Amino acid sequence: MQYWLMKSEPDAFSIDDLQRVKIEPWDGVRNYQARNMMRDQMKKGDQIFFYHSNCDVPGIVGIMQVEKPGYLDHTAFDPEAKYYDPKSKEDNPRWYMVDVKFVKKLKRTISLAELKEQQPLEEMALVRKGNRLSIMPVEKPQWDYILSLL
DNA sequence: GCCAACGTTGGC
DNA sequence: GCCAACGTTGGC
Repeated sequence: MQYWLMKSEPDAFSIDDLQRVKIEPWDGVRNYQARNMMRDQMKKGDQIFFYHSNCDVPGIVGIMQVEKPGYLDHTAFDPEAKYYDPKSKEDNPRWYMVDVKFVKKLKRTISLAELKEQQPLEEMALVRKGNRLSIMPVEKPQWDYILSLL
C-alpha cells in the first residue's frame, strides 16, 4: 500500500465533484514525473490525498483511492480535447492516467499554510518552495501525521 | 549538448 | 494580476 497526493484546481474539478461522480479518470496530466508515477507505481487501493490548488484556501480537502491503475490517456489523441498532444501517437503513446474513487471529504480543509507550520512535514515536496508537481508520493508517517491534525 | 525564449503552475 | 520557479522547445 502506497500513499499519494494529487492536485486539482477546484474550479475545474473539486472534491465535491468527485463525491458526486464517485469515480473519475484523472486525465490531462502532461508532466513526465507525474506520468511515470501513474503508469508505473500507483496500484489499485493506494490511498490519495485530494489537494485543491490555485484557489482561495489551497490545501488537502479529502481522500480518494486508486480504482484503476495506469492506462492510456486517450484524450491526448483527440484534437478536440483540451490536453491534446499531437506528439502522442496511438502506436507510441506518451501519456497515461489512473481512475480514482471517492473515499471521503475531510471535515475541514487542512490548508497549505497549516501544513507549512508542521515541523514533521518539512521534508514533504508539497511544502517546498517552487514545487509544481501535481502528483507526489506521501510517506506513511507523513500521511498519519496529517490526519492527526484534524 | 548548451541555453535563451517561451509557456505553465500555483502561491500570494 | 503578479511573478518565481520550473519544464519544454528549438536554434546553433
